[in-house]
Amino acid sequence: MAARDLQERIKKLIIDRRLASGAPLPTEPELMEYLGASRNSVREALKALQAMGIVEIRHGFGTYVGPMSLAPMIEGLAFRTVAGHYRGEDSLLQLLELREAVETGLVSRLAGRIPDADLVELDALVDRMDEEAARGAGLAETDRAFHATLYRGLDNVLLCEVLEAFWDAFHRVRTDLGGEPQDPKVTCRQHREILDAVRSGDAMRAEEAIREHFGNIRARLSTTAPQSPHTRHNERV
Amino acid sequence: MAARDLQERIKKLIIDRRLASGAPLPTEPELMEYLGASRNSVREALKALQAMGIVEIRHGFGTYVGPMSLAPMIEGLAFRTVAGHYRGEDSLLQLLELREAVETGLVSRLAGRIPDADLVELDALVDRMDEEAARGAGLAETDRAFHATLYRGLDNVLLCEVLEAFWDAFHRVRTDLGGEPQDPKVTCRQHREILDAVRSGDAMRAEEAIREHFGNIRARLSTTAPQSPHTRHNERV
DNA sequence: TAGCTCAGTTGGTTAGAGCAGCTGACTCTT
DNA sequence: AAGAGTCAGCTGCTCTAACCAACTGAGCTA
Repeated sequence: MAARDLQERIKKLIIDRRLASGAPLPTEPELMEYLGASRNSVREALKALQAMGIVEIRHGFGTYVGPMSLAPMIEGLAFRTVAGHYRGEDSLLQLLELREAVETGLVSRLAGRIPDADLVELDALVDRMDEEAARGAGLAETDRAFHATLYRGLDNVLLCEVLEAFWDAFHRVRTDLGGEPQDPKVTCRQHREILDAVRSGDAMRAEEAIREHFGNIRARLSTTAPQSPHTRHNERV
Repeated sequence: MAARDLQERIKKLIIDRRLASGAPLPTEPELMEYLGASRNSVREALKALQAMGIVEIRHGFGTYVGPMSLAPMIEGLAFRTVAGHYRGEDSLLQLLELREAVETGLVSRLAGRIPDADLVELDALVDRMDEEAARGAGLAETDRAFHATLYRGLDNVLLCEVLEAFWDAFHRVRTDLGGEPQDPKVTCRQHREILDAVRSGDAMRAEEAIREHFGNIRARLSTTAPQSPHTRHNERV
């Protein structure tokens, strides 16, 4: 009864004092007195809040208001997906489809509306992909940056963060599960097509480009991930 | 150092043993021995996992694998939005725009593809809205059900859950902040328009209907929520 | 002055005791 | 014999008290 309450009261404290991200919170002894609870209970509440990204704890330094990022959501999504995968569900495919559904919807609204500055940046990113593909390096980070920059034009920080969270969760799970990386050259060409499409302002073409891009990832996926429950997946691990 | 580790090890335990939602976890004493940590540390780890929805703790009963729902994400999003609002940001508006952006994108893909059974259900829901509006009752739950049923046709459980999570977060924050409810009759008419549009298979019309619906909510919002940072909001609280 | 050391602060971990909610078997009543 | 009440035992919850570990900053030393 008390534990849930403590979390709420600490959250209320943050709200009431209008504390911004990075602002210091009372120390554990201070919270003990303020909340009228033992150190142990206070710590459990803080741990829970930390897990939600509301609070940030630094050993020997203090407790602070967290960055309020969507990192915990990534964590949760990733775990849920991994757990589902190992139980034979096609959870990773669902996660990919989630991204595909949302991004195809957004990219069509975005076509032709991207600021010139972002277009320049996207060009540079695809060039970098080319270069990375040529020397056989991984292009995960650049891929991430491409998608992030692409949707920046939507002018909604929250939306961008959510999309990045989906990307992160997907990427983390895929690497955790040791999925095969896709062909860098194909990926590269598809990103250039997406960029060209949104630059031309052709919404349908942009949507199609995104769909093809995801189709490619999906194809790579189905070689490792089971499409139906309880499919064996020992063929090549 | 140990704490972060404990969480990971408990997660690993769930993965390795292929535990499904609702499956029982070892008791605290058992975990103490298995993890080689004190009761306190084990509990802190469990609390954190509980906050992420990975674990579910029932007093006097036991610890279980959680439902892996997106409830923690709702919690986090809601808090982030409330905190931002009180600090003068237009966080609630951003959350609404997130929903609008995603739903407009999805509804156009959905137009004309909704199973007949779902259409019947949607009809019934709008009828219920009518009835609720007539007798002056709140139609929040019905609104939620409408949106949930609408996107069910996308055939992606994860996606539906995410949309519901956004709805929940938005609704929770709006009621927490005491925002004015919108005009039931207008809301009702707009939902019927959305339904008619997707039934007719006209993607553009469906998109427009959704946009108008959200435009309505947005208008109600701007009477209470500040549109720009550090706007006073004492005029009518 | 530059660098080191050490005391004080903060969070991290452990230990042991007692409290509180739930279950199931036992007993008493009907 | 069947049902309701009781109690012992599990479970997680909270508290106290002590010590460990990371970081800061003042003071000492070279």
